[in-house]
Amino acid sequence: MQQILIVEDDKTIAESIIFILEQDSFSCKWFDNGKDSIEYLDNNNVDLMLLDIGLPDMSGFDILRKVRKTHTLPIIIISARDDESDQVLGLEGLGANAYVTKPLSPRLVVAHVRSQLRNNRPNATPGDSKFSINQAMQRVVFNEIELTLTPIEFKILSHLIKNPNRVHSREDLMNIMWDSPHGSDTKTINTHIKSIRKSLKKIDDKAEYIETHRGIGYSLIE
Amino acid sequence: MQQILIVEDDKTIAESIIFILEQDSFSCKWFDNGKDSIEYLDNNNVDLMLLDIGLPDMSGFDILRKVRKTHTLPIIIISARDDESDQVLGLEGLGANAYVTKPLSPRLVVAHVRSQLRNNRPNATPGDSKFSINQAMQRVVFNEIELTLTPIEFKILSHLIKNPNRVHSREDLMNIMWDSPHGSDTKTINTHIKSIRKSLKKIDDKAEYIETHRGIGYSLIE
DNA sequence: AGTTTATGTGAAGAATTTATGAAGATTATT
DNA sequence: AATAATCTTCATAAATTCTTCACATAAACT
Repeated sequence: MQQILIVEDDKTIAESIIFILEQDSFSCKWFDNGKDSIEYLDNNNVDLMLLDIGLPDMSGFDILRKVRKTHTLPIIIISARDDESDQVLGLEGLGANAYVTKPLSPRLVVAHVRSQLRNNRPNATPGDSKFSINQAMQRVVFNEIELTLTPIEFKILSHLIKNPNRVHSREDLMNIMWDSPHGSDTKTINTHIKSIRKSLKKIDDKAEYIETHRGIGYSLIE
Repeated sequence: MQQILIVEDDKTIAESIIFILEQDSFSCKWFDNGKDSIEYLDNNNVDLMLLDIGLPDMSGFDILRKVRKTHTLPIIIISARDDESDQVLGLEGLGANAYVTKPLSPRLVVAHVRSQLRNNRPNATPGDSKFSINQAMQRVVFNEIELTLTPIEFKILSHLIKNPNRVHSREDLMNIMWDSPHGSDTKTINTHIKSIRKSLKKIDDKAEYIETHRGIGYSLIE
């Protein structure tokens, strides 16, 4: 699931955006100040940032400047001012990807988010992947061969295939497995991963597709 | 030089955009109708399309639909209407990348063009630093090469990269490593730094990127 | 120069995390 | 209710990572 970071000091606005985004099955994290946002961004997987320019603690432009030093994720600016020079500065000078003005239309925000996330992944050709997903049949095809997986194994592996080359924490994978919170130990993931690896190994003995990231989680390598 | 295709039936508007874009050393090609534009697009290298929605021969949305079947280039919609549902349709439904409304600010158009062309490079390394952080994979990229680091090494190095040219005390670095207070000797930092240096040296033998500040701590030089 | 202090270096072993196989618990199927 | 399939837990093995230590080296001070 894709992570959106929202930096917005107006709680009402933030909540309405989050409401719509979550309906569209994005996962949201909200902060009302720049400092916490940057700290979160530095330590978590975030796919896109929605950034309000008018914050109490630091200017949105300063945040933008700081974030762009180390991150390449798409950033959409939210601003109360539709001042042209602000837009030019944000887009051209500081590396924002889009600019929406208040009053916000939540649908439009979602449209921008989708647009950015779509364009950010040019690897959307499932043809060259060794994996493909048969959602209807709940099957994963690996090197032309159909894998026999249990329901949970299918959920985990198909999620890894849809989001390759990035680490998924055990907590995240637990949330994939169970819609509602489930009180089982995250170590169960180890066993499921082992089982998936075993299935993959039957078909391709050499390669190691699921990588372990010690202390963090697992990732699937394309 | 990057090629911009402009699809706009109003000659005055087209010319003003072209004027500004050419000043910014983009190369422009202009058509006032959809048919010719698509034909040109199919037979030439175009880096970005500026598309007016209100054309005489066919709707800009139809062009968009048609182009998106075979092309992935960034498309910026120009529209006289700032109707929200048009924007949502264009961005989300039909795969446009940005939406600007008339009356046009040429500077803003250029800002959008630059923004799109910048972000279209998926491997854009932020800034001009030799380092960048692949948060999704918990890896540091140094001179285009991914470093294999242990969790603590990653935490330390990515913190140094985010705050370069500044001395970090061993105490500070300890706090980076461990969320909760941890009773180990600050000398362990020495060993971690050594290990990080070793990893960097494998890639760039000559230079010394992490500097020691006797009695104080370490810093990363950009 | 000689002494003191701080850091570099390599290696050992402590601590932590993950892999593995099997047993127990849970859920679905017949 | 019995059976089968699946999921979770557990114990132990294996692997990796972290810390410490001993000594070498380098810088700062008298």
